[in-house]
Amino acid sequence: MPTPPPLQKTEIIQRIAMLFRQHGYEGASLALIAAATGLGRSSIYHYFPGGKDEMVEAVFEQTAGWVAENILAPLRAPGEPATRIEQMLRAVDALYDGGKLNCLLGVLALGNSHERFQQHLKQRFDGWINALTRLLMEAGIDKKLAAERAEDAVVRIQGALIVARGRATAAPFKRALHRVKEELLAPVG
Amino acid sequence: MPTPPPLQKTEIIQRIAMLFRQHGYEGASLALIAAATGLGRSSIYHYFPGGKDEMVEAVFEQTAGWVAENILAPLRAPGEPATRIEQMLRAVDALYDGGKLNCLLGVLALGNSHERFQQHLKQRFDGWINALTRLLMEAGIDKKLAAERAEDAVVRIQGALIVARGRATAAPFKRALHRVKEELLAPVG
DNA sequence: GTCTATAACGGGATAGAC
DNA sequence: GTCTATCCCGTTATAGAC
Repeated sequence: MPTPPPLQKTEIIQRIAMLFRQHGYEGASLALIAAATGLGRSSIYHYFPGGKDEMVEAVFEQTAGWVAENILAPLRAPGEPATRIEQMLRAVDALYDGGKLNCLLGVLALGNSHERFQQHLKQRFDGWINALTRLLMEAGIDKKLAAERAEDAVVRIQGALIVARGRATAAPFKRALHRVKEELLAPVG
Repeated sequence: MPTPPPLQKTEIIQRIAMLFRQHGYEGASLALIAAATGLGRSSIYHYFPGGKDEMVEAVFEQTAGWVAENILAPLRAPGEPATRIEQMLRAVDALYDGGKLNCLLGVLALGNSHERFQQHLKQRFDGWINALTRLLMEAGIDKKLAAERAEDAVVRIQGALIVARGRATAAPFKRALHRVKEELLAPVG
């Protein structure tokens, strides 16, 4: 029986992130984590002495890079606003696998441990909404309306993930992405 | 030390419901449940032999009545569509205490045990969305658009609860209720 | 028959010794 | 990195009290 090659820490964190998203904070048991990473229960504590809290921190740090590059960077880059929004939405679609995967932010926000990660959550939500707001202002929408539309977009995406899961169909998520695209740059009425 | 009067079963279920909403399914530990109800561990299993699963069932049953009366009934009653929507939104505002309380459906949908309650979740989401859809069709909106707007309303409410929790402010929820009212009966474009 | 107390089992998270 | 010990949790079984 050949020994599988040891995983890089980034790969370990990647797999743990999936477990948190699929099973929630308390649902991601050490048994699942051990199975998914090939590490022994105790070895896990060698990588993450702070336990599951530290794992969440690590996941936040690592995903921050992906989000910054694939979601926030297009919003800040030069180019047509509509094009940049479409780039963001493609990244969002990939991030949630077309509505089949949960959002870590949503899972943690509704979880019982949300206070522990409150500042991370606020930072991530605010960062996303603020980047969208700036893009809309750049497109000529006044500050207040831009901030509302930006928040609405994130609200819609988060809500669609829940409703998709509750109704057991990805359709609400797919449709939410279209509605977000339409609404963000809709003519000001 | 005066002994507190024994609780009615409906009151027990009410308090357990709060715990599930605030802490999630696995976060609502027996220790919390015992503290919140004043019952000992064994008494809890006397009332709910099936354990936490049966508690969730009981909560679903009990809240179904409140939801039917306060949220669904206005949608089905005679009267101006706009008025009936406002009645629903007032009930929603009360149900989530202005955005401070989680939705049990959302918590369970994102939890790791969502498969166990999948049929309950689907029933509740579909029931809500269908009642809204029928109201909109009654107001002259065609079936497809009505179904989309109805789903959008629920998506917005669920998403707003998450974003409100993530940003640590109830504002997104309050604003979502206004947007829902505007959008449901907006002129067809 | 209705409720409660006690103990115990299996599993999960974690700390410390090796 | 691993092994072991400890503590908490959900659950069950048994038995006792009103």
